[in-house]
Amino acid sequence: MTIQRPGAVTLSDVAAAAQVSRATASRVLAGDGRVGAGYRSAVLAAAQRLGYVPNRAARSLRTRRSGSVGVVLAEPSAVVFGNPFFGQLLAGIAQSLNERDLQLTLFIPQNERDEQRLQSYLASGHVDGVLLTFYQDRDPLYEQLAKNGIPVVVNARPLQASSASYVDADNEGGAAMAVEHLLAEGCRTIATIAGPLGTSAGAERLAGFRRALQLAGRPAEEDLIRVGDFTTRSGRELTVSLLADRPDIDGLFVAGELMAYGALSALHRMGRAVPWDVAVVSFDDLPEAATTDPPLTSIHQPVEQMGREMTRLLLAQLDDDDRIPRQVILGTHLVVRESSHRQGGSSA
Amino acid sequence: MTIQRPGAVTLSDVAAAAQVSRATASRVLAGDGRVGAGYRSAVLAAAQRLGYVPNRAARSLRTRRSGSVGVVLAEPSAVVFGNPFFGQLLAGIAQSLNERDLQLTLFIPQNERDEQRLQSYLASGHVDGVLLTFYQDRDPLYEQLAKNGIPVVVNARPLQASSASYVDADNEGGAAMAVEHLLAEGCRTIATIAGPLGTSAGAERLAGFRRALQLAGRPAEEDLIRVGDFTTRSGRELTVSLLADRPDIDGLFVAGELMAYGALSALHRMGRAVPWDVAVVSFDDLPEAATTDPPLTSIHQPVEQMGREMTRLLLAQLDDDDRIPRQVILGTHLVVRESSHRQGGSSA
DNA sequence: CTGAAAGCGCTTACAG
DNA sequence: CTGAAAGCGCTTACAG
Repeated sequence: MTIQRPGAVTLSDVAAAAQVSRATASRVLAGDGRVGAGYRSAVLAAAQRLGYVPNRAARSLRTRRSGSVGVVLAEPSAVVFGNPFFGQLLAGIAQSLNERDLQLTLFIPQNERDEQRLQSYLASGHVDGVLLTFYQDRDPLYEQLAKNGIPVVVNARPLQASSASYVDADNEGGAAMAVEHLLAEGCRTIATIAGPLGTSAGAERLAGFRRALQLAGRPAEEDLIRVGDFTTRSGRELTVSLLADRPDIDGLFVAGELMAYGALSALHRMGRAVPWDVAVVSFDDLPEAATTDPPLTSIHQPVEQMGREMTRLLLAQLDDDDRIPRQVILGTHLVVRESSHRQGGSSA
Repeated sequence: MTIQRPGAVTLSDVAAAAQVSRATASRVLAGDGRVGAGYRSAVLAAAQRLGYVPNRAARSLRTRRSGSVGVVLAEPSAVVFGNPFFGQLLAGIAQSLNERDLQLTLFIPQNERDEQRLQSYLASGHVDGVLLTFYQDRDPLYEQLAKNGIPVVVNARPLQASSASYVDADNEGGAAMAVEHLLAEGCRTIATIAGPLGTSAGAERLAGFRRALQLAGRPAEEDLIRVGDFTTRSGRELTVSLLADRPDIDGLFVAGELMAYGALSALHRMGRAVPWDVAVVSFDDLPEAATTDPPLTSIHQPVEQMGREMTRLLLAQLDDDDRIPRQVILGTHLVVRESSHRQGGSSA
């Protein structure tokens, strides 16, 4: 909300300068078409000249809209901030909100109590809508918001709440692409380290892995599948256990990039040359992917775009008062780097 | 700002229910002492029972305070979000703002134009104060805010703007501790990978490195110093170049944890056993430090606490209208793990 | 197309 | 200690 600093310019000042009523000035500034062209330009000029900035609090009080959107990071902070995903998403959201002159009000509930308070805070109309962000499913939060009639858009397919509006990447298709690529590179025994199956990213990327192998006529063997938790550590540990059980593995699809860093480190330690002994494909395509050793082949998902899309969906709901849930799935693509590309090289 | 949803409870409702005037109800709710005890409890009970939530927009319009604090992430998003530091800081800020019932309005300017717009936005009083967050020095942003009389607190010592209020970790002391520890472990040739010297963290940690060696009577040799950029990649590359020039290095202080990950990976690749051939101490002590291979000895800085402290400083300025700049330096401490501790083990 | 007027919900001098 | 009243800056029926 705007607080006028000493000597701030108000709508009345603009109206006076343009020699019109406040009503007319307001209409011009709101983009209302029904205003004479002469008045229009006079108001615009005056506003410009005086450096007029509307007072959000006053507008808000009158319109009963807050002009701000709540963004909730509903994930333990260690998870959120170890992973650049959330930051990129935030950046996309911030940019698109900004363009529409909406404020981004951030919430990072750290425990049950925080979530309770947040719940009632949001329910009492301090924000016009909510962008809900998480990995692990957070049904209670979503359900309560929805129950209170607050427009909400979620950053991933909720595993249970079926009627939510959400934006997600094509996890399944991306994973399938990763596997097809490994097959094309000649891999015969392809394993995967999946993400937690309680997340859409975890479940769907594993589904894509299975589907691609199925399609190739070689259904996945269960002992080639491990489930991690998206941390570097789990990537490292599961790679070790995977290779211990199945030394014949020559292709590895890791469903998250932090886990892939762990996998690379484990493979080095075990003396397996990447990509010659084991070809590796990751998911996320973070900026770091190009700088690992060797650089990681990865499935790119347009994270900033996902943030922008979430905003777009929410605003559509607000503007049109249209509560039909929408799901938007954004495409992914394969970025080939050295970790999977056996360009005629040989084992070390 | 609060927008009352249909049927929302207003102060008038509370006053009516408690059979007092709106003025009295307002005083009770604001914690104003000069109200009769009977009225007080009646108002409190009524507010509770009706589920009263104050309308922030109305309050704002009247008090000329926005009730929100702007948090600016003034760092290219790749940098911000590759590093958990900013996330933890945000979490600390969010929590303490929340306790004071202040809204956190987030800004992530992505280019010069964004910064310009942000500048005038903040200057027109949409927030009561600003928490400015960066690594690389951002004087222009700070200076302009300060010039406009907006209370600002910065998350690191600005290298040039001398009059800023800021919170920082004891970078120099922490770095010195790291070096003392390496000396105590018997290292004879200690090198460092510093952060960018245009950041307080970079410059001060290097100063601490020099100071500790000086104090031990063995001033730093210049070819044992490299300057990185806080990325994993630079850590890896500089470790390689360092060891190539000076194969006798047996102790390494890496001034940022992402760089330390790169250093570990490079040392593995070069066949140097950590800690026996080269002992490594890092800075930051992120949650990941305990899970690297081997686990990293690191200087812990209380990041969430820093966020809370920034908020505290800003609020003090707002409440007391006291513009005396304050600097708060929070202590760091050494967390010893295997990367530096030669517990009678031997080289692989 | 334009303006006079009401009113959003709150806080705070002011008077008693 | 308490209340009646004014007013923060804006938008929007309403009347013309």
